[in-house]
Amino acid sequence: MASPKVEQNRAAKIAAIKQQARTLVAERGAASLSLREVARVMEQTSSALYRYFPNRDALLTALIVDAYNDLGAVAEASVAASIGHPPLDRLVALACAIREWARSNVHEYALIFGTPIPNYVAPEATIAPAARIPYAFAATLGSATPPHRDFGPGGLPDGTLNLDALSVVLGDLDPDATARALLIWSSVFGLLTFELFGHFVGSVEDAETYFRHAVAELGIQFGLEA
Amino acid sequence: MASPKVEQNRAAKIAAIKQQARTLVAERGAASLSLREVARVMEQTSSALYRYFPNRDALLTALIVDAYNDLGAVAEASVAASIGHPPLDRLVALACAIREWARSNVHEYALIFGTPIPNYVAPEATIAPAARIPYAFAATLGSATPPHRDFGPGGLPDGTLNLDALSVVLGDLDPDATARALLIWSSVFGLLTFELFGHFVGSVEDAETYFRHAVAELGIQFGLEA
DNA sequence: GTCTATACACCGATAGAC
DNA sequence: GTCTATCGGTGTATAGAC
Repeated sequence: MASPKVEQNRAAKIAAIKQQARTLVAERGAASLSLREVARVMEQTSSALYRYFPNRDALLTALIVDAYNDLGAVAEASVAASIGHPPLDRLVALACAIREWARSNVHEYALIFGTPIPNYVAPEATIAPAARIPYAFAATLGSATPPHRDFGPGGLPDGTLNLDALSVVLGDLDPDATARALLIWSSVFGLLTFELFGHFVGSVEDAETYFRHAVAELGIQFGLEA
Repeated sequence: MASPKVEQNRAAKIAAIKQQARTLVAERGAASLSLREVARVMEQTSSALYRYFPNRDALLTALIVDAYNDLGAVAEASVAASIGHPPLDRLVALACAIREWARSNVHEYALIFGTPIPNYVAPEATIAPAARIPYAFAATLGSATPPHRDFGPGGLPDGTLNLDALSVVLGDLDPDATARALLIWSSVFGLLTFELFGHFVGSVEDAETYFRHAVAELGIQFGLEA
Protein backbone atom coordinates (compact mmCIF):
# COMPACT_ATOMS: atom_id res chain seq x y z
CA MET A 1 0.00 0.00 0.00
CA ALA A 2 1.76 3.10 -1.17
CA SER A 3 1.16 6.28 0.77
CA PRO A 4 -0.77 9.12 -0.88
CA LYS A 5 2.44 11.13 -0.88
CA VAL A 6 4.27 8.50 -2.88
CA GLU A 7 1.42 8.18 -5.34
CA GLN A 8 1.46 11.93 -5.82
CA ASN A 9 5.16 12.05 -6.55
CA ARG A 10 4.76 9.27 -9.01
CA ALA A 11 1.97 11.08 -10.82
CA ALA A 12 4.05 14.25 -10.97
CA LYS A 13 6.95 12.35 -12.42
CA ILE A 14 4.77 10.70 -15.02
CA ALA A 15 3.46 14.11 -15.99
CA ALA A 16 7.01 15.43 -16.32
CA ILE A 17 8.02 12.53 -18.52
CA LYS A 18 5.03 13.04 -20.78
CA GLN A 19 5.76 16.73 -21.04
CA GLN A 20 9.33 16.12 -22.14
CA ALA A 21 8.13 13.48 -24.54
CA ARG A 22 5.66 15.95 -26.04
CA THR A 23 8.45 18.42 -26.60
CA LEU A 24 10.51 15.80 -28.35
CA VAL A 25 7.60 14.68 -30.51
CA ALA A 26 7.17 18.31 -31.52
CA GLU A 27 10.82 18.54 -32.48
CA ARG A 28 11.42 15.29 -34.28
CA GLY A 29 8.12 13.57 -34.87
CA ALA A 30 6.42 10.70 -33.14
CA ALA A 31 8.05 7.89 -35.04
CA SER A 32 11.43 8.61 -33.54
CA LEU A 33 10.30 9.12 -29.98
CA SER A 34 12.60 7.20 -27.70
CA LEU A 35 12.74 6.64 -23.98
CA ARG A 36 16.47 7.20 -24.07
CA GLU A 37 16.16 10.65 -25.46
CA VAL A 38 13.52 11.60 -22.93
CA ALA A 39 15.84 10.36 -20.22
CA ARG A 40 18.74 12.31 -21.65
CA VAL A 41 16.79 15.54 -21.66
CA MET A 42 15.69 14.90 -18.10
CA GLU A 43 19.28 14.15 -17.15
CA GLN A 44 18.45 10.67 -16.06
CA THR A 45 19.21 7.18 -17.20
CA SER A 46 16.88 5.44 -19.57
CA SER A 47 16.50 2.52 -17.23
CA ALA A 48 15.02 4.80 -14.59
CA LEU A 49 12.07 5.60 -16.84
CA TYR A 50 11.13 1.97 -17.18
CA ARG A 51 9.72 2.31 -13.67
CA TYR A 52 7.04 4.57 -15.08
CA PHE A 53 6.42 3.26 -18.56
CA PRO A 54 7.00 -0.40 -19.34
CA ASN A 55 8.10 0.44 -22.89
CA ARG A 56 8.10 3.03 -25.59
CA ASP A 57 4.65 2.18 -26.89
CA ALA A 58 3.07 2.76 -23.50
CA LEU A 59 4.48 6.27 -23.46
CA LEU A 60 3.18 6.81 -26.97
CA THR A 61 -0.26 5.59 -25.96
CA ALA A 62 -0.30 8.03 -23.05
CA LEU A 63 0.51 10.89 -25.41
CA ILE A 64 -2.17 9.80 -27.86
CA VAL A 65 -4.85 9.55 -25.20
CA ASP A 66 -3.87 12.97 -23.86
CA ALA A 67 -4.04 14.47 -27.35
CA TYR A 68 -7.50 13.08 -28.00
CA ASN A 69 -8.73 14.34 -24.65
CA ASP A 70 -7.14 17.73 -25.17
CA LEU A 71 -8.76 18.23 -28.53
CA GLY A 72 -11.99 16.67 -27.29
CA ALA A 73 -12.17 19.20 -24.46
CA VAL A 74 -11.58 22.06 -26.90
CA ALA A 75 -14.32 20.77 -29.18
CA GLU A 76 -16.78 20.29 -26.35
CA ALA A 77 -16.06 23.74 -24.98
CA SER A 78 -16.82 25.24 -28.37
CA VAL A 79 -20.08 23.33 -28.63
CA ALA A 80 -21.11 24.40 -25.14
CA ALA A 81 -20.23 28.01 -25.80
CA SER A 82 -22.34 28.22 -28.94
CA ILE A 83 -25.60 26.87 -27.57
CA GLY A 84 -28.46 28.89 -28.94
CA HIS A 85 -26.51 30.28 -31.88
CA PRO A 86 -27.47 29.54 -35.48
CA PRO A 87 -26.42 26.02 -36.55
CA LEU A 88 -24.12 27.26 -39.28
CA ASP A 89 -22.27 29.53 -36.87
CA ARG A 90 -21.93 26.66 -34.45
CA LEU A 91 -20.37 24.44 -37.09
CA VAL A 92 -17.92 27.12 -38.18
CA ALA A 93 -17.01 27.91 -34.57
CA LEU A 94 -16.38 24.24 -33.84
CA ALA A 95 -14.25 23.78 -36.93
CA CYS A 96 -12.24 26.91 -36.15
CA ALA A 97 -11.69 25.79 -32.57
CA ILE A 98 -10.37 22.47 -33.84
CA ARG A 99 -8.20 24.30 -36.34
CA GLU A 100 -6.71 26.55 -33.68
CA TRP A 101 -5.85 23.57 -31.52
CA ALA A 102 -4.37 21.75 -34.50
CA ARG A 103 -2.22 24.71 -35.49
CA SER A 104 -0.93 25.09 -31.96
CA ASN A 105 -0.32 21.38 -31.62
CA VAL A 106 0.68 20.20 -35.06
CA HIS A 107 2.60 17.21 -33.82
CA GLU A 108 -0.10 16.06 -31.47
CA TYR A 109 -2.51 16.42 -34.37
CA ALA A 110 -0.23 14.32 -36.55
CA LEU A 111 0.06 11.83 -33.73
CA ILE A 112 -3.64 11.08 -33.76
CA PHE A 113 -4.68 11.86 -37.34
CA GLY A 114 -1.52 11.37 -39.36
CA THR A 115 0.09 8.28 -40.79
CA PRO A 116 -0.25 5.37 -38.38
CA ILE A 117 2.98 4.81 -36.51
CA PRO A 118 4.71 1.67 -37.83
CA ASN A 119 4.76 -1.25 -35.45
CA TYR A 120 2.41 0.50 -33.08
CA VAL A 121 -1.12 -0.70 -32.50
CA ALA A 122 -3.51 1.57 -30.67
CA PRO A 123 -5.01 -0.18 -27.65
CA GLU A 124 -8.70 -0.12 -26.76
CA ALA A 125 -8.11 2.71 -24.34
CA THR A 126 -7.82 5.19 -27.18
CA ILE A 127 -11.29 4.57 -28.60
CA ALA A 128 -13.39 6.49 -26.10
CA PRO A 129 -11.27 9.66 -26.10
CA ALA A 130 -11.17 9.55 -29.90
CA ALA A 131 -14.95 9.55 -30.07
CA ARG A 132 -15.26 12.94 -28.39
CA ILE A 133 -14.51 14.84 -31.59
CA PRO A 134 -17.09 13.29 -33.92
CA TYR A 135 -19.52 13.51 -31.04
CA ALA A 136 -19.02 17.26 -30.90
CA PHE A 137 -19.84 17.50 -34.60
CA ALA A 138 -22.96 15.45 -34.13
CA ALA A 139 -24.07 17.62 -31.24
CA THR A 140 -23.76 20.67 -33.44
CA LEU A 141 -25.44 19.16 -36.46
CA GLY A 142 -28.10 17.58 -34.32
CA SER A 143 -29.20 21.00 -33.15
CA ALA A 144 -30.05 21.91 -36.70
CA THR A 145 -33.12 20.76 -38.54
CA PRO A 146 -32.01 20.56 -42.12
CA PRO A 147 -34.64 19.39 -44.58
CA HIS A 148 -34.32 15.63 -44.73
CA ARG A 149 -32.72 14.44 -47.92
CA ASP A 150 -31.31 11.09 -48.93
CA PHE A 151 -27.55 10.78 -48.69
CA GLY A 152 -26.26 10.40 -52.21
CA PRO A 153 -28.12 9.07 -55.23
CA GLY A 154 -30.82 6.65 -54.12
CA GLY A 155 -29.89 6.99 -50.46
CA LEU A 156 -27.42 4.93 -48.48
CA PRO A 157 -28.20 1.20 -48.51
CA ASP A 158 -28.86 -0.47 -45.17
CA GLY A 159 -25.73 -1.87 -43.59
CA THR A 160 -23.34 0.64 -45.09
CA LEU A 161 -22.87 2.26 -41.71
CA ASN A 162 -22.82 0.57 -38.34
CA LEU A 163 -25.63 2.64 -36.92
CA ASP A 164 -25.62 0.87 -33.59
CA ALA A 165 -22.00 1.77 -32.99
CA LEU A 166 -22.43 5.27 -34.38
CA SER A 167 -25.50 6.06 -32.32
CA VAL A 168 -23.41 5.53 -29.21
CA VAL A 169 -20.95 8.09 -30.50
CA LEU A 170 -23.14 10.48 -32.42
CA GLY A 171 -26.39 10.24 -30.55
CA ASP A 172 -29.72 9.66 -32.17
CA LEU A 173 -29.36 11.19 -35.57
CA ASP A 174 -31.20 9.62 -38.44
CA PRO A 175 -29.05 7.57 -40.84
CA ASP A 176 -28.74 10.28 -43.46
CA ALA A 177 -27.78 12.89 -40.90
CA THR A 178 -25.25 10.45 -39.47
CA ALA A 179 -23.73 9.96 -42.89
CA ARG A 180 -23.60 13.73 -43.31
CA ALA A 181 -21.93 14.28 -39.94
CA LEU A 182 -19.22 11.81 -40.88
CA LEU A 183 -18.71 13.50 -44.23
CA ILE A 184 -18.47 16.96 -42.75
CA TRP A 185 -16.01 15.85 -40.09
CA SER A 186 -13.83 14.08 -42.62
CA SER A 187 -13.99 17.10 -44.95
CA VAL A 188 -12.92 19.44 -42.18
CA PHE A 189 -10.15 17.01 -41.39
CA GLY A 190 -9.11 16.98 -45.05
CA LEU A 191 -8.93 20.78 -45.23
CA LEU A 192 -6.97 20.96 -42.01
CA THR A 193 -4.53 18.24 -42.96
CA PHE A 194 -3.79 19.77 -46.34
CA GLU A 195 -3.11 23.07 -44.62
CA LEU A 196 -0.97 21.67 -41.82
CA PHE A 197 0.96 19.21 -43.94
CA GLY A 198 1.86 21.82 -46.52
CA HIS A 199 -0.29 20.85 -49.50
CA PHE A 200 -1.78 24.33 -49.73
CA VAL A 201 1.56 26.13 -49.80
CA GLY A 202 1.66 28.43 -52.80
CA SER A 203 -2.03 28.01 -53.54
CA VAL A 204 -3.88 29.27 -50.49
CA GLU A 205 -2.59 32.61 -49.27
CA ASP A 206 -4.97 33.17 -46.39
CA ALA A 207 -5.61 29.78 -44.93
CA GLU A 208 -7.94 30.93 -42.19
CA THR A 209 -10.25 32.81 -44.52
CA TYR A 210 -10.35 29.93 -46.95
CA PHE A 211 -11.03 27.48 -44.13
CA ARG A 212 -13.90 29.52 -42.68
CA HIS A 213 -15.56 29.94 -46.06
CA ALA A 214 -15.06 26.32 -47.00
CA VAL A 215 -16.57 25.03 -43.77
CA ALA A 216 -19.48 27.43 -44.09
CA GLU A 217 -19.93 26.31 -47.68
CA LEU A 218 -20.12 22.71 -46.51
CA GLY A 219 -22.63 23.65 -43.84
CA ILE A 220 -24.81 25.60 -46.25
CA GLN A 221 -24.74 22.86 -48.83
CA PHE A 222 -25.85 20.41 -46.21
CA GLY A 223 -28.81 22.46 -45.14
CA LEU A 224 -27.64 24.31 -42.07
CA GLU A 225 -29.19 27.68 -41.50
CA ALA A 226 -27.43 30.89 -40.68
CA MET B 1 30.96 9.69 -72.10
CA ALA B 2 29.31 6.54 -70.89
CA SER B 3 28.12 4.06 -73.47
CA PRO B 4 24.36 3.54 -73.92
CA LYS B 5 24.82 0.06 -72.52
CA VAL B 6 26.29 1.37 -69.32
CA GLU B 7 23.58 3.95 -68.95
CA GLN B 8 20.99 1.24 -69.39
CA ASN B 9 22.47 -0.94 -66.72
CA ARG B 10 22.59 1.99 -64.40
CA ALA B 11 18.93 2.77 -64.99
CA ALA B 12 17.99 -0.85 -64.36
CA LYS B 13 19.91 -0.86 -61.13
CA ILE B 14 18.26 2.34 -59.97
CA ALA B 15 14.89 0.79 -60.73
CA ALA B 16 15.80 -2.28 -58.72
CA ILE B 17 16.88 -0.21 -55.75
CA LYS B 18 13.67 1.78 -55.82
CA GLN B 19 11.63 -1.37 -56.02
CA GLN B 20 13.29 -2.85 -52.96
CA ALA B 21 12.91 0.46 -51.16
CA ARG B 22 9.20 0.48 -51.96
CA THR B 23 8.83 -2.97 -50.45
CA LEU B 24 10.59 -1.84 -47.32
CA VAL B 25 8.48 1.29 -47.05
CA ALA B 26 5.42 -0.93 -47.30
CA GLU B 27 6.70 -3.11 -44.49
CA ARG B 28 8.03 -0.62 -42.01
CA GLY B 29 6.97 2.85 -43.07
CA ALA B 30 8.84 5.64 -44.77
CA ALA B 31 10.36 7.20 -41.69
CA SER B 32 12.56 4.20 -41.09
CA LEU B 33 13.66 3.65 -44.65
CA SER B 34 17.41 3.14 -44.68
CA LEU B 35 19.94 2.63 -47.41
CA ARG B 36 21.57 -0.01 -45.30
CA GLU B 37 18.49 -2.15 -45.17
CA VAL B 38 17.93 -1.84 -48.89
CA ALA B 39 21.49 -2.95 -49.42
CA ARG B 40 21.05 -5.88 -47.07
CA VAL B 41 17.98 -7.11 -48.92
CA MET B 42 19.82 -6.78 -52.21
CA GLU B 43 22.79 -8.62 -50.71
CA GLN B 44 25.12 -5.75 -51.23
CA THR B 45 27.02 -3.32 -49.12
CA SER B 46 25.48 -0.03 -48.22
CA SER B 47 28.40 1.87 -49.64
CA ALA B 48 27.70 0.43 -53.07
CA LEU B 49 24.33 2.14 -53.18
CA TYR B 50 25.87 5.54 -52.66
CA ARG B 51 26.94 5.32 -56.31
CA TYR B 52 23.27 5.58 -57.27
CA PHE B 53 21.77 7.79 -54.60
CA PRO B 54 23.91 10.40 -52.87
CA ASN B 55 21.99 9.93 -49.63
CA ARG B 56 18.88 8.59 -48.05
CA ASP B 57 16.74 11.60 -48.81
CA ALA B 58 17.46 11.36 -52.53
CA LEU B 59 16.06 7.84 -52.52
CA LEU B 60 13.03 9.06 -50.63
CA THR B 61 12.52 11.86 -53.13
CA ALA B 62 12.65 9.38 -56.00
CA LEU B 63 9.95 7.29 -54.34
CA ILE B 64 7.78 10.33 -53.71
CA VAL B 65 8.06 11.56 -57.30
CA ASP B 66 7.23 8.08 -58.57
CA ALA B 67 4.19 7.90 -56.31
CA TYR B 68 2.85 11.25 -57.47
CA ASN B 69 3.36 10.29 -61.09
CA ASP B 70 1.79 6.89 -60.58
CA LEU B 71 -1.32 8.34 -59.00
CA GLY B 72 -1.33 11.22 -61.46
CA ALA B 73 -1.38 8.80 -64.38
CA VAL B 74 -4.28 6.90 -62.82
CA ALA B 75 -6.21 10.12 -62.30
CA GLU B 76 -5.57 11.36 -65.82
CA ALA B 77 -6.57 8.01 -67.29
CA SER B 78 -9.86 8.19 -65.43
CA VAL B 79 -10.52 11.71 -66.64
CA ALA B 80 -9.72 10.74 -70.22
CA ALA B 81 -11.92 7.67 -70.06
CA SER B 82 -14.95 9.59 -68.85
CA ILE B 83 -15.01 12.32 -71.48
CA GLY B 84 -18.58 12.96 -72.52
CA HIS B 85 -20.12 11.39 -69.43
CA PRO B 86 -22.23 13.42 -67.00
CA PRO B 87 -20.08 15.60 -64.73
CA LEU B 88 -21.22 13.90 -61.56
CA ASP B 89 -20.31 10.49 -62.93
CA ARG B 90 -16.92 11.83 -63.94
CA LEU B 91 -16.23 13.10 -60.43
CA VAL B 92 -17.26 9.83 -58.81
CA ALA B 93 -15.21 7.83 -61.30
CA LEU B 94 -12.15 9.96 -60.65
CA ALA B 95 -12.52 9.71 -56.89
CA CYS B 96 -13.00 5.94 -57.10
CA ALA B 97 -9.93 5.57 -59.31
CA ILE B 98 -7.89 7.47 -56.76
CA ARG B 99 -9.34 5.35 -53.99
CA GLU B 100 -8.46 2.12 -55.75
CA TRP B 101 -4.89 3.27 -56.26
CA ALA B 102 -4.67 4.39 -52.64
CA ARG B 103 -5.99 1.08 -51.32
CA SER B 104 -3.53 -0.84 -53.46
CA ASN B 105 -0.66 1.44 -52.49
CA VAL B 106 -1.38 2.50 -48.93
CA HIS B 107 2.22 3.20 -48.09
CA GLU B 108 2.89 5.22 -51.21
CA TYR B 109 -0.27 7.13 -50.40
CA ALA B 110 0.99 7.78 -46.89
CA LEU B 111 4.33 8.79 -48.33
CA ILE B 112 2.82 11.66 -50.27
CA PHE B 113 -0.26 12.57 -48.23
CA GLY B 114 0.54 11.42 -44.72
CA THR B 115 2.50 13.03 -41.94
CA PRO B 116 5.53 14.84 -43.31
CA ILE B 117 8.67 12.80 -42.81
CA PRO B 118 10.78 14.33 -40.01
CA ASN B 119 13.99 15.97 -41.16
CA TYR B 120 13.02 15.60 -44.79
CA VAL B 121 12.22 18.57 -46.98
CA ALA B 122 10.62 17.96 -50.34
CA PRO B 123 12.66 19.51 -53.15
CA GLU B 124 11.18 21.55 -55.98
CA ALA B 125 11.15 18.50 -58.21
CA THR B 126 8.10 17.13 -56.39
CA ILE B 127 5.85 20.09 -57.13
CA ALA B 128 5.00 19.40 -60.75
CA PRO B 129 4.14 15.70 -60.31
CA ALA B 130 2.07 16.62 -57.25
CA ALA B 131 -0.01 19.03 -59.29
CA ARG B 132 -1.31 16.32 -61.57
CA ILE B 133 -3.96 15.19 -59.11
CA PRO B 134 -5.68 18.52 -58.39
CA TYR B 135 -5.43 19.21 -62.09
CA ALA B 136 -7.45 16.08 -62.81
CA PHE B 137 -10.15 17.29 -60.44
CA ALA B 138 -10.21 20.67 -62.11
CA ALA B 139 -10.50 19.07 -65.54
CA THR B 140 -13.52 17.14 -64.35
CA LEU B 141 -15.19 20.04 -62.59
CA GLY B 142 -14.36 22.38 -65.44
CA SER B 143 -16.42 20.27 -67.81
CA ALA B 144 -19.47 20.99 -65.72
CA THR B 145 -21.41 24.22 -65.80
CA PRO B 146 -22.74 24.50 -62.29
CA PRO B 147 -24.80 27.59 -61.56
CA HIS B 148 -22.36 30.21 -60.38
CA ARG B 149 -22.60 30.85 -56.69
CA ASP B 150 -20.35 32.68 -54.27
CA PHE B 151 -18.07 30.50 -52.24
CA GLY B 152 -19.18 30.80 -48.63
CA PRO B 153 -21.04 33.68 -47.04
CA GLY B 154 -20.25 36.91 -48.86
CA GLY B 155 -17.90 35.21 -51.28
CA LEU B 156 -14.18 34.71 -50.93
CA PRO B 157 -12.24 37.97 -50.47
CA ASP B 158 -9.61 38.81 -53.07
CA GLY B 159 -6.19 37.53 -52.16
CA THR B 160 -7.38 34.49 -50.23
CA LEU B 161 -6.22 32.18 -52.98
CA ASN B 162 -3.19 32.60 -55.19
CA LEU B 163 -5.16 32.50 -58.41
CA ASP B 164 -2.12 32.99 -60.61
CA ALA B 165 -0.44 29.91 -59.20
CA LEU B 166 -3.68 27.93 -59.17
CA SER B 167 -4.59 28.78 -62.75
CA VAL B 168 -1.38 27.09 -63.85
CA VAL B 169 -2.47 23.97 -62.02
CA LEU B 170 -6.20 24.05 -62.34
CA GLY B 171 -6.67 25.81 -65.62
CA ASP B 172 -8.98 28.73 -66.16
CA LEU B 173 -11.73 28.19 -63.64
CA ASP B 174 -13.34 31.21 -62.11
CA PRO B 175 -12.31 31.95 -58.49
CA ASP B 176 -15.37 30.38 -56.90
CA ALA B 177 -15.03 27.24 -58.97
CA THR B 178 -11.36 27.09 -58.05
CA ALA B 179 -12.22 27.33 -54.37
CA ARG B 180 -14.77 24.57 -54.87
CA ALA B 181 -12.31 22.32 -56.68
CA LEU B 182 -9.86 22.64 -53.80
CA LEU B 183 -12.59 21.87 -51.30
CA ILE B 184 -13.79 18.80 -53.14
CA TRP B 185 -10.29 17.43 -53.55
CA SER B 186 -9.49 17.97 -49.89
CA SER B 187 -12.80 16.40 -48.87
CA VAL B 188 -12.13 13.33 -50.99
CA PHE B 189 -8.70 13.20 -49.44
CA GLY B 190 -10.24 13.43 -45.97
CA LEU B 191 -12.63 10.55 -46.62
CA LEU B 192 -9.88 8.42 -48.05
CA THR B 193 -7.44 9.11 -45.27
CA PHE B 194 -9.97 8.32 -42.55
CA GLU B 195 -10.70 5.04 -44.30
CA LEU B 196 -7.09 4.07 -44.94
CA PHE B 197 -5.75 5.16 -41.57
CA GLY B 198 -8.41 3.28 -39.65
CA HIS B 199 -10.62 6.05 -38.32
CA PHE B 200 -13.74 4.50 -39.82
CA VAL B 201 -13.17 1.08 -38.29
CA GLY B 202 -16.29 0.03 -36.43
CA SER B 203 -18.37 2.84 -37.88
CA VAL B 204 -18.38 2.34 -41.62
CA GLU B 205 -19.11 -1.21 -42.64
CA ASP B 206 -19.05 -0.83 -46.39
CA ALA B 207 -16.40 1.75 -47.09
CA GLU B 208 -16.76 1.70 -50.85
CA THR B 209 -20.49 2.31 -50.81
CA TYR B 210 -20.13 5.08 -48.27
CA PHE B 211 -17.32 6.65 -50.29
CA ARG B 212 -19.27 6.62 -53.54
CA HIS B 213 -22.33 8.13 -51.96
CA ALA B 214 -20.33 10.74 -50.08
CA VAL B 215 -18.46 11.87 -53.17
CA ALA B 216 -21.67 12.01 -55.16
CA GLU B 217 -23.26 13.97 -52.35
CA LEU B 218 -20.44 16.48 -52.51
CA GLY B 219 -20.79 16.73 -56.26
CA ILE B 220 -24.55 17.24 -56.10
CA GLN B 221 -24.26 19.85 -53.38
CA PHE B 222 -21.79 21.72 -55.51
CA GLY B 223 -24.02 21.80 -58.51
CA LEU B 224 -22.82 18.95 -60.69
CA GLU B 225 -25.44 17.30 -62.80
CA ALA B 226 -26.04 13.62 -63.22
C1' DG C 1 14.02 4.59 -7.37
C1' DT C 2 18.10 5.40 -9.53
C1' DC C 3 22.39 4.15 -10.91
C1' DT C 4 26.28 1.52 -13.75
C1' DA C 5 27.27 -1.76 -16.88
C1' DT C 6 26.22 -4.54 -20.46
C1' DA C 7 24.47 -7.19 -24.58
C1' DC C 8 22.87 -6.47 -28.92
C1' DA C 9 21.05 -4.31 -32.62
C1' DC C 10 20.60 -0.40 -35.77
C1' DC C 11 21.86 3.86 -38.69
C1' DG C 12 24.49 7.50 -42.23
C1' DA C 13 28.44 8.27 -44.27
C1' DT C 14 33.33 8.01 -45.81
C1' DA C 15 38.32 6.30 -47.01
C1' DG C 16 40.88 3.48 -49.54
C1' DA C 17 41.89 -1.20 -51.64
C1' DC C 18 40.81 -3.99 -55.59
C1' DG D 1 31.46 -0.48 -59.13
C1' DT D 2 31.97 -3.06 -55.22
C1' DC D 3 34.31 -4.29 -51.37
C1' DT D 4 36.31 -4.02 -46.26
C1' DA D 5 36.94 -1.35 -42.49
C1' DT D 6 35.87 2.32 -39.76
C1' DC D 7 34.04 6.43 -37.23
C1' DG D 8 30.56 8.09 -34.48
C1' DG D 9 26.39 7.99 -33.48
C1' DT D 10 21.25 5.98 -32.53
C1' DG D 11 18.09 2.77 -30.12
C1' DT D 12 15.56 -1.27 -26.64
C1' DA D 13 15.97 -3.58 -22.80
C1' DT D 14 17.80 -6.06 -18.74
C1' DA D 15 20.79 -7.44 -14.50
C1' DG D 16 22.42 -6.19 -10.38
C1' DA D 17 24.52 -2.77 -7.08
C1' DC D 18 23.31 0.95 -3.97
